[in-house]
Amino acid sequence: MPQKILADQIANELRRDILRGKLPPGTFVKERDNAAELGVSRTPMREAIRILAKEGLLQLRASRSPVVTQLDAREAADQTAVLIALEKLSAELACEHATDADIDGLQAMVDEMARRFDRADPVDIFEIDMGFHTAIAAASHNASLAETHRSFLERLWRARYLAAVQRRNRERLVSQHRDIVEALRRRDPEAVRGAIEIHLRDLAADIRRVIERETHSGGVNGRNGRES
Amino acid sequence: MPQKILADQIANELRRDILRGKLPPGTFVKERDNAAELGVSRTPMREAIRILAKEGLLQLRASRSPVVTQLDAREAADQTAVLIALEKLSAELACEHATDADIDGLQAMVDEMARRFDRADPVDIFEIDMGFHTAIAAASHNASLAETHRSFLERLWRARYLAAVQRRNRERLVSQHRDIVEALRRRDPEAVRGAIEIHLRDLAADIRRVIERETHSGGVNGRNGRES
DNA sequence: CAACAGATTTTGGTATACCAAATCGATGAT
DNA sequence: ATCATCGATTTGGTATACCAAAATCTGTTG
Repeated sequence: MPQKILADQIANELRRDILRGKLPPGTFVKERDNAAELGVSRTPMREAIRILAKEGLLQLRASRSPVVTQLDAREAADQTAVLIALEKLSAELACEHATDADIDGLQAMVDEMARRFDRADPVDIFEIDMGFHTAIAAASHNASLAETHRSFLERLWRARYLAAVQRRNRERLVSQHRDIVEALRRRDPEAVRGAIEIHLRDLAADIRRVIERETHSGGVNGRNGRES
Repeated sequence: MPQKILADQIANELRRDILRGKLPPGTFVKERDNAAELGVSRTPMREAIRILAKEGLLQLRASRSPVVTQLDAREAADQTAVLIALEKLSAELACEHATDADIDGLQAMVDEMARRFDRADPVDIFEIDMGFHTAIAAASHNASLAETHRSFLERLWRARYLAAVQRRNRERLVSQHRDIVEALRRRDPEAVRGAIEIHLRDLAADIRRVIERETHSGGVNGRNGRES
């Protein structure tokens, strides 16, 4: 059987385009046109669209083309609140279930970020950051939790990305990560929850800033329909 | 346009069959056969399968028929842990954002359950219970949270259902619900988190019991493939 | 009798064709 | 000039046919 991909492949490509901003919010994603453009049939394109809709990146409207979701300040705040709760739970469970290797791995990410944080590309730093948070969820050894956490992290990817590339004080980032790992190493649930809380509250503030900026400048392009 | 349904309709039907136990864990869901059986084409059946797979009710395997997920004790415990965290967050946020009408609505559900709990059908009680927990999530006024919470509640539907119909002491259920609403009315986040914690810990224990029972009696029907 | 090779069957993946609803625009009546 | 109506077009939904990979069955061979 064809290694079972195409739809996922298309979904990945579209997701990347959306998150990177190539397909800005409000863009119509017509399954017919897009499929033709990529040289595939409507079937896998259709499935890809459903995948992204489930992830919240596209909105399906009856009898209208799917549209790239406009990130809304309120919604992002809501999602961030859930993300924080999930990550606090992850860290708490990690205190109990993480292996020493898990914690060493987290430590290594922190060290790598510290080592490179003054000369590396913002995107690299961002990706290490993403890996760090994913690893915390993984360290909970709760598959459902890790999966759900990943889903929220992905949904906030674009806002986080925009927030990260302009982040002013990376020292804060590193030190906060260090605090988290340290509390984790002490297996102190309360401390680690607190550290996560502090860290992600800052993230939430950054995200809020980014969205307000994008909303104001880019305008509420709710009506225009550039083709996808 | 056809009011946009069939696939969802099929998904709903399959979901119902799975949760009610008509399609027990391990059952193969062949898209070809099932589609023919329902008199529809493979296309909507395919989409329905994807929907249920996303919800965790079906497992997709490369080049093999999708199979009804076997609820695994570990996995259910993991999911319950997440559910508890989400509901505690819901209740906490509800302290801040719930309207008085929201709380009155919750109170009404508790009262209704109390009024009927000694003569109503277990299934009715169960459905009121489901509504109660859904309403708590809704009272958070955080759409993402409510949606995610609903997803986990659904995934645990079958286990919760089996636990509910044999629940021994319903008084406990009512009194715990009452505690939750009361704390909510006082807008006391700590108290409400505690009340939720107590209530759902009991639920977790019930679920564990049910799964152990099902796993032991029903056997690990991992190999057999009754058609769907 | 066991093990391997090839054919056959079964599976999901993809492409394509057709349908119906909904939208949008043109045209004609008032 | 305006508004209503009708039709062409665009949309997604569905059915069907075909394809390739994987699993399975089978017959042969060591």
